[in-house]
Amino acid sequence: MSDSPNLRSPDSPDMDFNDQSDFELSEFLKIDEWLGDDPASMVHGAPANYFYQNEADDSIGSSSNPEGPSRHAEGGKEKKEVKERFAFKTKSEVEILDDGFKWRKYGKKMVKNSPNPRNYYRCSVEGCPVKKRVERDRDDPRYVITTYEGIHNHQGPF
DNA sequence: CGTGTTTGACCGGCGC
DNA sequence: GCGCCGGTCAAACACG
Repeated sequence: MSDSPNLRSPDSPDMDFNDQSDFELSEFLKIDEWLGDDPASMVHGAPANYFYQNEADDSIGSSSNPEGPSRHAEGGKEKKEVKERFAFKTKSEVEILDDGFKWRKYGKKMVKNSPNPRNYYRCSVEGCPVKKRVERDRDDPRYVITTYEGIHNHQGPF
């Protein structure tokens, strides 16, 4: 599988993968190990040590109001949102991997780095800020990169 | 009838 | 200031 020490493409035209996806590629490889024949069970018993916790700055000293032109007033209440990013690399032909939760596709976009489109999914459960991003690997189209963002507001799909 | 899916347009941020 | 990229929402449609 791995032919070169460089996981990236051997020849980067102008942009590699230096976009916001600054995940540890090594993580992908590890994940690729523990799955393999049972992607469903892995999500059911996903090890917590694989979760990336990014704590956002809760400093509310900014006088600038990021509020748009005409958006409902929040009442001056700042809500800090923790953005956990969890990336998976799965070898699958279908990008719709059922992880036990219900997802609703809310957008599809084509990125310049990939000849394949990127799919945006969101948790069907209201109040669940969890978002899922599914994209095919540009080096190996037979691989699918699933990125989870946020944490579930409810106990689970059950 | 409800839900989910689809596509396009729009917006915000960043870079130059 | 404008252009580019990525991300999100909205309306309409299709399907169960």
